Amino acid sequence: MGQSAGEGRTERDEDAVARFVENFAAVFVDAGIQRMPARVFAALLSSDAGAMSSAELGEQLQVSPAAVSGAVRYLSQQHMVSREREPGTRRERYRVHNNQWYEALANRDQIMKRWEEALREGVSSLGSETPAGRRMAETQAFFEFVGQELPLLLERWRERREELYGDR
Amino acid sequence: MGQSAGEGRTERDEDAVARFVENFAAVFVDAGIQRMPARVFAALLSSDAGAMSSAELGEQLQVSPAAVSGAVRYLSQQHMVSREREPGTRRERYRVHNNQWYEALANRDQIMKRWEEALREGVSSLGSETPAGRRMAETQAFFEFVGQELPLLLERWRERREELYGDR
DNA sequence: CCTTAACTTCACAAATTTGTGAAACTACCG
DNA sequence: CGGTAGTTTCACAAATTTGTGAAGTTAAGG
Repeated sequence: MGQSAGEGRTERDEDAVARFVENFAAVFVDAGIQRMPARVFAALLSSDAGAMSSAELGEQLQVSPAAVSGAVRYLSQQHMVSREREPGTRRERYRVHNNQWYEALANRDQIMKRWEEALREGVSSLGSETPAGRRMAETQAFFEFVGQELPLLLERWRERREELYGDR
Repeated sequence: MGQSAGEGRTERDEDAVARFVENFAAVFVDAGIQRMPARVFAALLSSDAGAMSSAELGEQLQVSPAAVSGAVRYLSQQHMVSREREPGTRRERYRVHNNQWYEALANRDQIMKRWEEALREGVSSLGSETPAGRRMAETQAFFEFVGQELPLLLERWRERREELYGDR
């Protein structure tokens, strides 16, 4: 399947990329992320520069500046993109950090904390001597365990990554 | 804070438990799970038996049998609860498996596969020699890595759990 | 300072999701 | 076999979520 009809002004198969963006966004959506942030993120991830301006995003995804604004706000709260000013202009660029976005994805410190807190409250509501309380305490222990292990796992990944790709 | 007003026919502080159920469900909802499955799951988790009938769930959560049915279908597809027939009756019970639901949560084989597939397609759409393609290939490698490591991590948890709680 | 490019906020219309009641199944029990 | 307890399916109304246009805000450049 070659380049789609058109002016052929780029080397990228823009149609294929656009299809990928929607596809990848759908996976995010199934993972519980809203559609627009998912699309914006997928677009950034598949851009060669790893960064795009608000206008470029709106253009490529065919959405309003308002939608881009909202999506970007969400993504930067999640530490999945960072925003940077193009020096000497009012234009902002949104960037996906090459080797850190998926760590953010896996890390999710906040989320972990909320689970642990909810479980702790559960144990105390149920009473730690009841069957339900014991089950919940065990679940809590599991979350603590994962919370300890995840950073180690990420550390191992960094080493592996170093081997595979060098420092770049 | 003691038992709420009422007949005091149980030892559980039902109000506190109810509050916990809604709270815990909210954490699930934020993690991208629909409200009703989340509530049903939280109710099961906080029941002493670790299992409830459809009627009990409907009663406790104040929802229709239809809602319970839908929630339970979803949860069992996700392997988070299993259904069992009470022998000699048409009544079904839904059970949360003490030490396996969170493994199901962490496992997520299906999900992993979808991410990997989407990323693979991304690399081929973008071309593995482009900057975007390389970034995506690296992400793919990360997911593969996690896919390998997660089962090992769970294995370690099982050992740890054994130490802490015995085989039960 | 004033103009204006760029981003953000807000109220609202459209689209989607959710839970319900009622009807349709299913399979025990007599 | 028929009655019925229990579950599932389905069409729909209500609630929620989503993206938009337009107005509001911010700060660069004259």
